[in-house]
Amino acid sequence: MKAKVVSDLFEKALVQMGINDKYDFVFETPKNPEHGDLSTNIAMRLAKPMKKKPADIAQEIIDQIKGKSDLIEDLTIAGPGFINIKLSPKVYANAIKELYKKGENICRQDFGNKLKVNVEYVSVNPTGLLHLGHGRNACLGDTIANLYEWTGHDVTREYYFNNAGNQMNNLAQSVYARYMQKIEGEDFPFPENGYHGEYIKEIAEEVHQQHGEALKENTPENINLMRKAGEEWSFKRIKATLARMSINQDVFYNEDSLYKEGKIKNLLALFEEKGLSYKKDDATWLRFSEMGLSDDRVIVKSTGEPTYRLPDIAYHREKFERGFELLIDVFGADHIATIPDVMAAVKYLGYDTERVRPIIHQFVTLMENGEQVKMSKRTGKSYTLDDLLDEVGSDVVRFFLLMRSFNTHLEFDLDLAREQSEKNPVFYLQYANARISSVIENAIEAGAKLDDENAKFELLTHPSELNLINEAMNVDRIIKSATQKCEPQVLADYLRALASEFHKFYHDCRIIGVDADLQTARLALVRTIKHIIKNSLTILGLSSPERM
RNA sequence: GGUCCCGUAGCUCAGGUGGAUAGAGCACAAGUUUCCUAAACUUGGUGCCGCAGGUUCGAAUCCUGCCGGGAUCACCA
Repeated sequence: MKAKVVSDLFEKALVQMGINDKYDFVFETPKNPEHGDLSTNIAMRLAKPMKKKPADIAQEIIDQIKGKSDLIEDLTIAGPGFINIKLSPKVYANAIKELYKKGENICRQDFGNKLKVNVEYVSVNPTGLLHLGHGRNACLGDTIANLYEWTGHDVTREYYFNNAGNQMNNLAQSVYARYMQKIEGEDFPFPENGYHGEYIKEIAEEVHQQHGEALKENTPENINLMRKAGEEWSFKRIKATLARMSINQDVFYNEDSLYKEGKIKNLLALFEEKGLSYKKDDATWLRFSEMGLSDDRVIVKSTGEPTYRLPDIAYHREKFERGFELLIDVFGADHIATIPDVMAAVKYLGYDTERVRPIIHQFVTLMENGEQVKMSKRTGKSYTLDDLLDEVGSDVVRFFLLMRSFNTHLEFDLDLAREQSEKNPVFYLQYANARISSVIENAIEAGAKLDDENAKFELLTHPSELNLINEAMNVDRIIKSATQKCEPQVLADYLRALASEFHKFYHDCRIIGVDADLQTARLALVRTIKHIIKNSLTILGLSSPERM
C-alpha cells in the first residue's frame, strides 16, 4: 500500500535517467524506524549494470524525485546504498481514509475471480473419535476455506470418507467382541488388531440396549449391524465435535460412490488402454516408474480389492471432473507417502498438478507441566478433541492450533491454554475488540456521531496513531499472503501485531473528550481497526465478544 | 537406506520475493490506574540463527555436504 505511493515516482525517475530496462528492486518497511517509512535497494541493484557506485546512483535518483511529490517528506542515502524514504503524514491520512471507507468489508478481496476451489479436510473414516491431530487438520482446512471465501473464491468444503474395507470390518468385530463380553463375560476373545478404545464399549452398550441378546451369532448380518452402529455412532460424534468448533462441511463424499458410479472401473480401463498398468502375480500394477517415480505399485490386489491408491487417484480425477479448478488437500504428516503417487497419476491423466495443493501439517503433542499428555486425567481415557474443547473452549483450541505454521511440529501448551487471563494470547486479541466496543458505546452515549466520511484523518499524527495506521495498512497484503500460502498462522501473527499497536495507541491517546475533530478521527480509526480485528477473528473461526 | 518436515533467546515460536543493529509471546525483575475495560501499558537481556563449505556488494533466508529430532517408505488406509 505504501509502496504504491512511491513506486511510480521512482519509475519515472529511472526513465528520466535513461534507464528503461526493468530491474528487480523492492520497497520495504525498514525494521529500524530511524531508517524512515520505506526503503529501497534500487541503487544497489543498479550498481552492476550501470557500473557506478550505489551511493552515486542513489543521489541521482534522489535528485530526480526530490520536491516532486507532497507525499514524500525526505529522501536520504544510508548504509551500503539504501534510499530511505520519509513519507508525509498525508500518506497515512489517505490510507486510513481508504480503509475506513471499506467498513465491514475490510478484509474482503476479490482476486479469486470466483475460481472454484475444493478444500478437503478432516476426512477421517468413521471408526472412532477425533483427536488433537484431527483438530489441527480441521481448523487448518476450515480456516483455509474461510480465507479463500473471503478473497473471492467459490469454495466447497469437503469431507472424504470410507465406510467399507478392513478398518470398518475391524471396527465391527471390535464392537461385536465388546458386545459378547457384555453378555458372556470378559473372557470372550477380543480381536488382535481390534480398536481398544473405551468408546467401543459404549457402542456395544447401545447395540445391546437396542437389540438385547439377539445378535450373539457371528453372522455377516449381525456383524453388518455392528458396523452400521459403529459408523453411525462415530459419525454423529465427529460431526458434533466439528460443529463445536463451527466447522460445517458442504459435501461428505463417500469413497463408495466411486465404485457405484463406475469411476474406479473407468479409471482402470483408462490405465490399461494407455498401457500404464499391467498384471503380475494376479495383481494389477501401475507403472509409476514411467511417471517419474522409482517403483511400480499395486493398485488392485490379487484378491481383487483395490489398494488405497486407486480410489485416491479416482477421487482426485472426480474432483476435477466436478469442475473444481483448485484442489486443496489437507493431510497429516502420516499421509506424506501417498502424495507423490497421486500427483504422478493425476498428471499422467492430463490434469494440471499445479492445481492440486497438498497441505501436509505436522503432528500435535499436548503438553502439560512440560510433559506429554496422552490420557485425560478426568476420564483416564485417551485424550480426545472433545476433552480439549471441554477444558478450554473452541476459541482457545482453534487459536492454539492455528497460531503455528502448519509445517512445524506443534506443541499445545495445556497450561497456557487453560489460563483465563492476560497470559492467554487469544484474550489479548479479543480484548482489543471488546475495548473498542466499549469506547464506541461510550462515545455514542456522549453524543458523538459516528458516520463521518469527512473525518479529518490528517489530525492523526501521534506516533502511536501512525504506527497503528501503518500496521492496518498491511491488512490486504497479509490476507492475500495467508490465502496463497494456505497459512492461517500468518493472519494469527498479524492480528497479534495489530492488537498490540492498538493497545499502545489506546494507552497513549484518549479518544472521548478530546477536541471534537480529533475525537471524530480517532473514532473512525478505532472503528476501522475493529473491523479488521473482528473479520480476522471470524476468518480464524473465533468469536469476537463485545464485552470481556 | 530413500523421501518429506523441523533445528533461531531458558521455553514455545515469527522471521513478505536475500538487505542495515535477528524479533514476539511466555517465564523472570521493577514500575504505571483520581481519566474511554490494568485480560492493558512501560522498562530491563540473553543468541557460534545445528555444523562446515559455496553463491554475492550483502545469507537465518539460496545451493551442496554433514549432525540431531520427528514423519513416512505394504498386495494397511
